[in-house]
Order: sequence, then C-alpha cells, then structure tokens
Amino acid sequence: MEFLSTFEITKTIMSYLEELNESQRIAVENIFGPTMVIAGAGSGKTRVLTYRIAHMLKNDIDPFNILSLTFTNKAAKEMSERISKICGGQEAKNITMGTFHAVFAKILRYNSDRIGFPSNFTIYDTQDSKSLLKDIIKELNIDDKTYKPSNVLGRISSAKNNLISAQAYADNPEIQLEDKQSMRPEIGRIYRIYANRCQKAGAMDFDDLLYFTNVLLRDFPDVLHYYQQKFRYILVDEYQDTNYAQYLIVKKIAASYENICVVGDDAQSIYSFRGANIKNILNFRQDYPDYKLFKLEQNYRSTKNIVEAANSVIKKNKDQINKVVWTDNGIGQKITVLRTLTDNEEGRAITNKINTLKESIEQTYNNFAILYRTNKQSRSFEESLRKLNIPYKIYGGISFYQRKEIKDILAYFRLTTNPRDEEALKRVINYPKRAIGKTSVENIIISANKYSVSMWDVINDFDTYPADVNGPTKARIYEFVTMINSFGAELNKLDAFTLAERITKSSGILKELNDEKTKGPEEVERVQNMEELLAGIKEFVNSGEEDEIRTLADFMIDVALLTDVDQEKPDERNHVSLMTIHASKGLEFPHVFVVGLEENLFPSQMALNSRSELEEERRLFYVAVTRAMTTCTLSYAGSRFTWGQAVMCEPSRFIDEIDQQFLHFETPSRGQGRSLMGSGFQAKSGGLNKPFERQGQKLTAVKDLNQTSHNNPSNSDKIMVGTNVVHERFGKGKVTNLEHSGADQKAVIFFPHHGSKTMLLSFAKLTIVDE
DNA sequence: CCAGTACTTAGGTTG
DNA sequence: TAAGTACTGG
Repeated sequence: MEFLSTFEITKTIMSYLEELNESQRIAVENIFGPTMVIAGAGSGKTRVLTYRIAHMLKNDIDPFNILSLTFTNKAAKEMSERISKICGGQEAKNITMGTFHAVFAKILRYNSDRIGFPSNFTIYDTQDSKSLLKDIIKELNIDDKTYKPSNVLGRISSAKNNLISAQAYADNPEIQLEDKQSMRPEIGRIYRIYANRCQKAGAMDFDDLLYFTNVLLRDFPDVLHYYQQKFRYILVDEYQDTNYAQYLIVKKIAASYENICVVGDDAQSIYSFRGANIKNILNFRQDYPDYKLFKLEQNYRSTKNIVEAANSVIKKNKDQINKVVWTDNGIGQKITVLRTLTDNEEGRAITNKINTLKESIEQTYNNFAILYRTNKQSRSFEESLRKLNIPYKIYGGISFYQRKEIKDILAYFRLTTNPRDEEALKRVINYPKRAIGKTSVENIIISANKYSVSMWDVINDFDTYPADVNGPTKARIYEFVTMINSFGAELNKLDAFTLAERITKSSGILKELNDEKTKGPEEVERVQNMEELLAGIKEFVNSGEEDEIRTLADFMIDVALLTDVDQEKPDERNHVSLMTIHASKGLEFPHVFVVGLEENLFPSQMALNSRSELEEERRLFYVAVTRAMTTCTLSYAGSRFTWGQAVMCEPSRFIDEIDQQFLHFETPSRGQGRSLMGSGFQAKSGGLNKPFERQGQKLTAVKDLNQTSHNNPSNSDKIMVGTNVVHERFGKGKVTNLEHSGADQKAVIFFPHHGSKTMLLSFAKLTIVDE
C-alpha cells in the first residue's frame, strides 16, 4: 500500500473523484479560500471531507499544514484510515485530526507553561467537576439544595463557552442580575473558587480545554502566529454544533490564510444545550464575505418514504437554511408507527420485530438500531433483548471509563502523573481502606485552602502547612505519599503496562477487588473490567513505534477524552445497537427503531417552553429518522414507568407532524404467540393506514405487573369504582362513579382538596395508586 | 472509623 | 425504581 507509484496514487484519486456527484466533486476540488458545505442528511458529507483532504495531498499540500476537526475521535480515525488508503500511510499520519477537545488538549499540553498549568495536567470529567463543586458548596456552608452541582456547573460551563472568566462573571451586571433572580447570587463566587482549585490541582475540565486555548491564542501572539502558519488549511465537520469558544478558535487560526472549509447541516443542530450556536453556520457569510457555498442535497442513504417523511417534519421549523433533500433511491416501505400499552411491551414488541426480521431477511444484528431520547429508556429493551438471547450493545450511558472500579484505578494513575490532582487524591486516599477518615481529609482541604496550595502540598509537608490531623493518621498518610512517590519515580523508567500492573498490586486494589469477587456477579465483572483496562494498556504499549517506550503519562493523555464509540473493536460487531439519538449522529443503519415517541419524553417536557427549544427537539427527531436506510419504525407506549410509578403518556406531536401518507399504523398482536407479533411489518396496506384515535387509549395497564417474570400483557389493572388515583393537578383522589365505556368513558373522582370532578379517562392524566 | 439501614429525591442530551 | 445521603450503633 505504501509503495504505490505516483501514477497509481493519481489514478486512485482520479477514480474516486469520478465516484462523486457533481456538487460533491466541486466541493472537493475547491480547496482554497473560505468554503461552506451545507450537507443534507445522508448526502455523503464524510466522503466529501475525506476526498477533499486526499485531493489536497494530491495537490502537494503538506499534511503538516492541515487541521481537520471532527465530531468524534472515531470519525477522525476512520477518515485518517480512508485517506491512508488513497494516498499512502505516512502522509495521512501527519495531518492533525481529531475532536476539538483532543486536538487542543494536545496543543495546550505543549504550551502549558504559558498559562500556568503543568504539561501533564489532568482533565476532569463531569463527575470530577461536580464532586469538586459539591465540596466547595459545602465548604462555603451555603444551601446545597439551591446550589446543585450540576446546575452550578452548567452556569460555569456556559460562561466558559462564552469566554467569560470568573472575574468577568462576577463583574457582569447582567449575569449577576440573572443569578440573583434565580436566587443563586453566589455562583460567581463558586466559579472563582472552582477555577482556582482546578488551577491548584493542575486540572482542566472539558470547557477549560476550549477556554484556555482561547486564552493562549489571545494572550500570546507568537503562539497564535505559529498555529496560523502551521494550520494553513482547516476543515471543520459538524459546524452547526460548534459553540462560541470553538468558533473563535477556528476563526483566529484561520485568519491569516482563510483556507477554511466548514461542513454542516443546520437541520441537524442538536447541541445547543452545550452551547452550540446555530448562528455560527448562519453567520459564516458575514465572517468571510467572499466565501463559496456548496449544497449537497442528494441523499444516498434512505428510501424516498423516509427522506420525504423527514422533510415533512423539519419544514415546520422556522430557523433554517433553504435546501431540498431528495433521493433517487426506491420508495421503500412506509414508516411504521407502533403503539403499545406499556414501556415494557414496547421493549418486547420491538425485540420481536427485530427477531422476526433478522430471521426472514437480514443476516446480521448490526443492521438494527434502537434510538431513544433518554438513556434510561434502554432498560426495557435490554431486558427483552436479553430474554430472546439477542446480542446488543448499549452505547453511552455509563461508559467504561466512568465505572467506579475503573475510575478508582485511573485515579491512581492520575496521581502518579499529577499528584496535585485533587479529585483523584480524594478518591483513593482512603481506598482501599487505610484508616484515613473523612474528617482528616476535610481538615487537609481546610489547610490547603488556607495556604492556597494543593492538598498534595499539605500532606507532603505538614510542618509548613499544618493541618488538624492526628499523629497515627499522619503516619498512614505518609505511607500513602511514599507509595505515590514511588510510582512517580518509575513513570519514565517503565512502560505504561508494567507500571500500571505494579500500581494495581501495590495500591491494594487488585487484592480488594479479588477479595470481593466471591460476593456476586457484579464483583466478578469488576475484576474483568480491571483486566480489560490493563489489557487495553498493554495494547497501547505494544502499538507504539519500535524502541519507543510508551509511558503511563502517554496513556493518560487520551483517556479522559475517549468515549465508548471510540473504543469499539471491529470484530465485536454483531449486535443490535442501542443509543440516544444524540449519540447516533453521523451513523446509519438499515433498520432503525425510534422509540418512546411520547409527549413530555420526546419532545422532552423541558423543551416545551420556547419555540427554539421545541425546534431543536424537532431537529433531533429529524436526525433520528434520517439514520434509517431501509425501514424506520416509530413507537410509543400508553404508559411508562417513571420513578417507580406508571405514568400515562400521549403520543408525540412529531407523529402527527409527519405527512400521514408516509405512515402505516400498527399494534402488536396480543395474546398470540410472540413470533407473530412482527407480522405487520410487511406494510399491510388498506384500512390500517390511518392514525389511531387518541380517544381509543383506555386507561388499562396502568400498572405493569409483568415487569420481569411473565409476559402476559392482559395481566393489568383497570380503573373501577373505588380505585385510588393520583391526578397531575388535583393530587390524590378516589373514583366514585363511572359513566359510559370504551373511548369516551368518564369517571367521577373525588379529590379531598378539590371536591368531585368528572373527567374523560382518555384525557385525564391519572395514575393508579395502592391503598 | 465503619457498616448497615432508613430516607429522600430524582427534570436531558455530551466531550 | 434506584442511587445517593444521613443517621445510628458498634
């Protein structure tokens, strides 16, 4: 591969160019000047980006001068591999390619001395950030009910994404007013302490990576100049999901050459909650008046039905760039809308469908994806898939690196590379148990704050930084410090695997986990996870260049920014994929099931307050549907368990918003054999093609008694005279009378605080309660 | 300091 | 429901 002649390389690229359609090809060939590519769903966007880079290399552009920012590390890896195939291996390796966070974390490490961080700074994940905030709030002795860590972190995060420092935050009257109005006037103070503590600990959170990159480029013109010269060609994928901090980084670096190409789709902007600003894409023309615009509108992924159904929904949004996505593909089947009574039945019905489809047509489970709005929805699918022995993989949720046992081990690694890391220290100073209690740790923190040093400084030198810790405990702390130092001494002598193995042994973690192994399957899994982590490190060491020793510090650089999708090994891919719609961005599957299409779930209840939020939910729905290549199934349940209580649900407005000619309605056949449940899949035409009447939803199966053991769906409760219920607004009540039956059944319900009310059962949001 | 138990309260998407 | 917290007794 690497020894292709110039002629062959040219030929390869030329033949690739011929594979592109007209608009794709023009976009690929246009490698100079500001360029914006608006790429509809499934229009070959990744392909354009990849070939564009290949085309640059073919035109003798130095790979060292190319910066390509992707949305996931996996996307970067795949692009890099494809470019290697076209242009030969070495070239592609020299391109700077990765996510914003990964790329700029590296640049920050390289220039860390400028901004007062060590080059081996730790990256705090969300958990670390929240835990630190929790401590700070506690230390300040302010109400932890009004100041919730996640809430405060959200505020700080959006401040950082808008490049507002702690000082600027406190000085900004508008922000201060906002915080006062929300009864949280202390956030500015917390922000300042938080930033300070991170700095002391030599740690950056996710937002800091972007924030400090901006600081670096703003305050050090020589650094800015260096990267402007280095990155003469910039490509940004998923531009619609960049936030202000990212936007500004790109803008600054691109300023001297303006060879910047952004690719995106405003209709797929789904990350405004983390500061993504759709205006970045809309304002591109103002930033670069002589820009060129290319639109990719032909969809190669999906059937006509799917493309047009998706179009019919997204056109309800007001904020968007004009474009028409179309396809030459076949019409395909209508989109199936599946109604089930409960969330558990939804799981069973979808699972049965997958089973049937797999047997009859498809050979592999890879072709199926179940997409949901929230991670917790995965549960019912997990259960039913497991029951039928269908292999599946849940993406996102608690990732491998967030598991407790893994975080514990990583905390030791983190301390080894950066002993000032406060969160890591707090995590393992008494794990495994070594009789260093909470009080001692608190007093160490008090001392650290008092002398404005890190916790590590205090426990290293109690003489200089006295802390209220008793003698025996001090001795145990000394032992701990000595141990960490001994790990640190080996950091550059041993490879990552050897040192990691040593740490798990010496720290006592290995023993701790092995001792607990007898307790149950969960504990066994923990040991397996630890082994997997070590195996991963071994692989990391082995994949290094010859006579290069890859150290634990090298390993730790990437770990914080890895996600599940990045981790995937190609050979373990015969499974149904379960993930949130957010996580599915950029992916495609022959058969897609979008589940939980209920009001207050999708669209999320929290998005109902403003048009812009609702439009984002709609874009999310658009993304979900356009993942599908061949078939798309939408499902919703009549009731769903939330916090251990069954809650009635209404079908999502998005189902109504689809042009009904593309839909086909269905309920799983009930009381029959499971294998028949998927029978409606072959687009039974005729009378079924009309929506269910909403009134048709009876208040049955409010309580799902067949949670795990049996699966007879008729085993459910009904409202009767005397039933206790809870109403959304009126609270607890008792049914005193029932009128009519079926669709328009009414109930007279007595509420102790509101008197008797008559309500239509099909509309009232009632929950049956015990007692 | 620790382990076991009772109680409370979750609002959602992610690098 | 489930996870995290506060409390209690050893």
